[in-house]
Amino acid sequence: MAVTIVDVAKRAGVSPSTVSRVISGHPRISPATVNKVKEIMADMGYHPNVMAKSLVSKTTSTIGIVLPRPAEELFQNMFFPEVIRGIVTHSSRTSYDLLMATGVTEREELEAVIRLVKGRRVDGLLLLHSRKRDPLVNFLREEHFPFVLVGRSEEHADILSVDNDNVQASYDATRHLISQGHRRIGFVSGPPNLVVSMDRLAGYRQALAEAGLASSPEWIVEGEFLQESGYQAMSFFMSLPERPTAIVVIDDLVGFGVLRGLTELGFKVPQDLGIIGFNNTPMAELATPPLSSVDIGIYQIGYTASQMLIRRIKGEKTMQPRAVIPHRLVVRESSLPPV
Amino acid sequence: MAVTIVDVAKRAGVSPSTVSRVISGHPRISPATVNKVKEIMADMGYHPNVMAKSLVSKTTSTIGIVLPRPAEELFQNMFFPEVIRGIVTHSSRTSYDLLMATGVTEREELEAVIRLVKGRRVDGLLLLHSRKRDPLVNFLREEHFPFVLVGRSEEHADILSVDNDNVQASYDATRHLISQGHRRIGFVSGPPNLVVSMDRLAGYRQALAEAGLASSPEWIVEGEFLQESGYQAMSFFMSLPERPTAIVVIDDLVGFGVLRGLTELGFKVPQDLGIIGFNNTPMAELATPPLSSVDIGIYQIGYTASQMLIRRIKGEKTMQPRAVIPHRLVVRESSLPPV
DNA sequence: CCCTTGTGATAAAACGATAACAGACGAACG
DNA sequence: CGTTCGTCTGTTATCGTTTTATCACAAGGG
Repeated sequence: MAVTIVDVAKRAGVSPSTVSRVISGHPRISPATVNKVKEIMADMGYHPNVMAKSLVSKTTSTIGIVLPRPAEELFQNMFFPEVIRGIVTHSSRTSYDLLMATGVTEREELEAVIRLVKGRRVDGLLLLHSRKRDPLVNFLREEHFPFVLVGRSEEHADILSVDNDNVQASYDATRHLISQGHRRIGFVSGPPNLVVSMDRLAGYRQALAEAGLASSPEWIVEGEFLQESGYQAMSFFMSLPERPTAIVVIDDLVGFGVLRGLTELGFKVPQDLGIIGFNNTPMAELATPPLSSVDIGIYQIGYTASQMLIRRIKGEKTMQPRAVIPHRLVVRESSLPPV
Repeated sequence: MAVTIVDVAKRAGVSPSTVSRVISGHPRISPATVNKVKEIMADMGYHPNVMAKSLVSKTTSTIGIVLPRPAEELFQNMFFPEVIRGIVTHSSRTSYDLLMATGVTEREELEAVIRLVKGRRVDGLLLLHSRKRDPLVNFLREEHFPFVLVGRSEEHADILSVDNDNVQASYDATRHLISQGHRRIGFVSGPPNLVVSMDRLAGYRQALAEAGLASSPEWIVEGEFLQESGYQAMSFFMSLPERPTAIVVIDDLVGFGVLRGLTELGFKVPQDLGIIGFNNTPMAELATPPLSSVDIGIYQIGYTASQMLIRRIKGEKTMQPRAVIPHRLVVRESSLPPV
């Protein structure tokens, strides 16, 4: 049906290998033949079969991204669209396609990855989240398969990864609240098995310790990266006999849940509770009151991750394994002084 | 390097075709052989090479999505993440992978699609936007390549597409404003070459005409699907000698731009200007004041589009070419009566 | 004039699977 | 007991490329 390299060769009166050489710009081939073949290719509307090409070249010009498990919840949070935006911008500039893989259960997720890797479906993989002791990471390491981690690996220092300095970022956010006069500061964390939760919690603790402030275990709550979790955390905090006057929230989306809850209950922000979130979502600016947030350069993270991966695929050796994207405090009304 | 079907065959003492048959669950093969082969496959960690398989089967178990051109701006709007969420949920359930293609210029976009189609890289394509007289659509039609359009085609009625009834949706939104007592109603549209802009504008006009209300050309403004466009539209409206008392805005994101601008200028919503948007973004609820919006079921659109495409790929013939996802008015504070 | 060198092109062997065709073998049937 | 049939499995061709080895031929050197 479709026109193949053989058809072109026949019509041009040359062998298929000659056509192949024309395509790949082989040096030793006469200008006359090059022109003739190119003309005929254009005329016949020839396009190489990608599968056949990959089969022999063992290369796909495709990178895969592994979405954290429940892709369904996932996109509620602007983090993923934004990081993908960075990835797709870079990868399309370098003519790589992007294949998205996901599985509902953890088992399915691993299987999908194995399919991609062992089936030679992609040249490299981007992992969009870092968990503690991630089986995916170990698998890819053992296979010596090119991959880049968004976030960081606790276990292995040599893994390619791009991340913020989340400890420092959270430290900065907490310091900011302290500088606004707060003394009782809470923390709404994410799933404890994520490295980012751990890091941001550490930064929060470090800032408090350094300022000689107490940190009651009651003031630290774990949840998901969803509005609902923020709502619940807020309910809990506000029911405490001695409640925090400000909180650091691991993610803007969670912060919006807090905000919504507080409004429903008639509390005022920042008077009754100061808040600062992470990610500086576009929404943060529009919320009531506008939400302070740590901008972590998500787009940049995605762009850099793609860059590192493609460099790695092309065999570049001299590369820092860890890229750190700078963060930036964006102070808005939600964290102004309580008085 | 990697273990192939031949290796498995050798070790099992059978021919490669037998192994292939075991994999594909061929009926006439003895249980004894099946077990032995399966065991050895597991033992050797065999996974079929996807490229080789596609090459001979002419099938990839992959669907492509074509992002509208500047993917960079694109993800600012929650529409795309949300529609992709629907797509990925369905496609991963049916074991199809998702390949994202995009190009910076219109030319590149078309080239990318040709590469995917002619290179037999994907089994089908999802077009995420409908433009008037889209060259992509014509190309795919001529190639008889399976594809589904998100939106609708002006020209061809037989094209598979999933859409809202945007005329009706916009009509409903406008009627709603009229029912709140508004008599001077404006419209902020999107790029005029998009079918969705056209349809929503038509619905707006229809509602006004039916209510015997005037619609000054000054009250209709075109822009992009970006906050910035809303901001500009707002500036223009508020500078008019006779300005609208309410507006229908083609997209929530644009609506937020309007909202932000009004706040900056000290105007009150809905007292000074009533607003209703489209898409019912999560943000709409959090804005100040909460933004009324037409919920068009974006997730459902994506899910259905994937469903239709995969059915089409599998050769299903009895299918309605046009799926229409119902919409729903979500009234919030931004469109309450002006008095 | 023979031998080396260099250039432009071809033939043939992969790559890793699937599928059409064919064969072996035991059972069933006349 | 020979023929036919059904069940299981092996042979072989094929998918559309790239790549390695090879070859023909002309030019240059001794």
